[in-house]
Amino acid sequence: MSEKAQKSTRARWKRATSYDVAELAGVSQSAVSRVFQDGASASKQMRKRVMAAAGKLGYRPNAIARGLITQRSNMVAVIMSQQTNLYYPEVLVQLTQHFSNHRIRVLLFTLKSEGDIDSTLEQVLQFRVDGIVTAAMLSGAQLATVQNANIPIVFYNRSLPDIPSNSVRCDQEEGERWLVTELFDSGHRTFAIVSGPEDSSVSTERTTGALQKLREKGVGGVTIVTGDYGYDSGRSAFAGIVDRRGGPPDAVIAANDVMAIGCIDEARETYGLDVPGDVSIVGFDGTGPARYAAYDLSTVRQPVKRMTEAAVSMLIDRIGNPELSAEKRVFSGERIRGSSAEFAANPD
Amino acid sequence: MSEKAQKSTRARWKRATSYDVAELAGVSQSAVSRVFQDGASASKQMRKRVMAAAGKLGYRPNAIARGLITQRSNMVAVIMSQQTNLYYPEVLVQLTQHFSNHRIRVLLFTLKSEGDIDSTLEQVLQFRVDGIVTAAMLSGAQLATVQNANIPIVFYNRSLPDIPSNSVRCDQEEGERWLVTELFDSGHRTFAIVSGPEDSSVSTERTTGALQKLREKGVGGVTIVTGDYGYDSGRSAFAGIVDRRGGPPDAVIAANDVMAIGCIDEARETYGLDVPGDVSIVGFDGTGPARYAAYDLSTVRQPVKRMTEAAVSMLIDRIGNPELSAEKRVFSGERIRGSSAEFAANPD
DNA sequence: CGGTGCATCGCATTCGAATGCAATTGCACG
DNA sequence: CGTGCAATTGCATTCGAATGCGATGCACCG
Repeated sequence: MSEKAQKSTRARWKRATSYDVAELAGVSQSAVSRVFQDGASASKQMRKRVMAAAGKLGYRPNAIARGLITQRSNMVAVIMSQQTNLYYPEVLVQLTQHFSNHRIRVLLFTLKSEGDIDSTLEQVLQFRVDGIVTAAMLSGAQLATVQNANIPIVFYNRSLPDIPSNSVRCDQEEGERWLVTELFDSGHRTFAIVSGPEDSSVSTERTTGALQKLREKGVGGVTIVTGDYGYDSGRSAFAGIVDRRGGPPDAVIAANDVMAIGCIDEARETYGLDVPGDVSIVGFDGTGPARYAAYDLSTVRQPVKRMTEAAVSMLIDRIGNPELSAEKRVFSGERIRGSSAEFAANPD
Repeated sequence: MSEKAQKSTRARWKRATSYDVAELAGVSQSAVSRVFQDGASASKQMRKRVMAAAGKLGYRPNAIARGLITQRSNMVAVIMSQQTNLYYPEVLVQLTQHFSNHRIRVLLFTLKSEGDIDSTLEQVLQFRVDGIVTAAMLSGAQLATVQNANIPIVFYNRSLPDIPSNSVRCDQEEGERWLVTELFDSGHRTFAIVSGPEDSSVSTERTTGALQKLREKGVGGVTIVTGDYGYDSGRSAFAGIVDRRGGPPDAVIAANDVMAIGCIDEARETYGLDVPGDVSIVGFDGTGPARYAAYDLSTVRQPVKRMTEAAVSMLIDRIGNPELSAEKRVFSGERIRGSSAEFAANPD
């Protein structure tokens, strides 16, 4: 009674510990500890007594203290650039849920800028996370820091060439090559590319893939404009392209869906063009808006569910066994033939 | 030299502790501890010696151990329903960044279902977070559990009536009332509502607000269809409305932008209707796609930046001073007159 | 030169739970 | 009833850093 009163009135109230529970139950602290563990041995009646006392005190094990002694925090860090989360909110949700199935929690780190990585990484290491999933690029030195600290890390949608490291990604280049092939084979001959920000490795890969195939097909004179992955930048990019070329190209390849949509709107609204009649426009990602009837993008969808599953299981495997050698998993994107581009008939 | 070798070859390698640094630097552990704190007193030369030793060993303070002794984990929990993150990825990013400015990390919890809350909450409490921001509804008992544990909590976009608790939200009802007023005043007389999932408190508020104003205006016979906040459900909701009424109403009020877009596409594509000529459609949220030219929604935008700032500062204030009394902050949404609905001319 | 005050540093303890080892108990079996 | 084995339980220690207190050193002042 008086205890309850203290609870509610006192400013500083100490949470119940395993010792408190032990005392109330008349057993040792070890016993309490064991009752709250999975594999530990404790008799039925012991469990009952301890649980009763724990219930009375509102006790719950302190994950911080547990982490200290077991050397396992049961937390992983997920590092995301702002972009990543805005365009694939599912990635974060799925990662979190998959980890949660393994009783692992996600500590989230978002980057204001790329320069932010060093200080972010410092924080990550201080929190003694059991592992890291990063959707931001790390330098070789930064990766070395992490590896020296003996923390398993998996790269999401990027990977360091020539450095053994774990990664899960969607084959951006392959996807772009397919888009270009379809466009070329259905008669498009003049092209423009709307790339993403220069520091985006994903954008670089996509542009590279597209240019590769264009060169292979013997297409030159490709106009390249830089965007920031946003809608407005898509619109102004299209305007910039028309401006530079003195007219629209046969096809515009945007580095993501949102910019592709921006291009379409600009083409239709500002230039009165028909899409895909006058100009074909393709995107990348296969995120929600790509399906909207007004756009119905031809694009490449990233298999987010499988990719996140892969990332989670790769990381968990390496938390359990740090000796596992590095592995890179590459997924093909799903090819989506929408109506924003004139493609040859589906060869089925 | 041989140490480095051990580092890379040995499977289990112990990370450097403050004792290791102390030993190498020839000082006490306390000294090391103080060097790595903000306000602690340590001489210049001491700092130099310790930092040198720390650098050599790759030492960094263990946030877990620190959290145990200081009773501050420097982590807050953010609880989100899956929906929330998918439609406002910015919320999470902004919360994380604002917290990060206060050297606080975000531990993320996403809910598979609403029933998941109890077990989630249990986890949250075990991790001894310093505070909680929840974008999911809690029952009175659940809130009591949190408050008994003495953990400050702020509700995001929801609040418990009649229970003193902290919340930050956008005035959904006010927003809907404005939309209805505009629609009514510009001549719309028959209405349909596409609500969100039944367990979404946000949807409930929006529907309530709309119905309130409709009743006030003397409008009856409102068709209400339930959706799941997704694009497809918007499309089928519109079909359902036409089906039930035997034709389109003057206006459709969707509980969010995505469903509004679904309605527009269905109206145009399947029924060949003109929007807003034949039917006006409004949404809510003001998320990215609302601006796309093909839709240009009339909607209410949530001031996410200010709301997240408010949530973060409210929580931090209460972490610093748990005695602060409860506070509810309500923000008006930004009224956006797009072209998806025929509104009377802007009265400027 | 002695006294006063401040900055700095080390010792020892503390946070809360996990766990190796030893002690105890319980139970089955001969 | 004694013996043996296994399941429980308790004791003592450990994880890594923070901090109150006392000790030391130094500067400055009268």
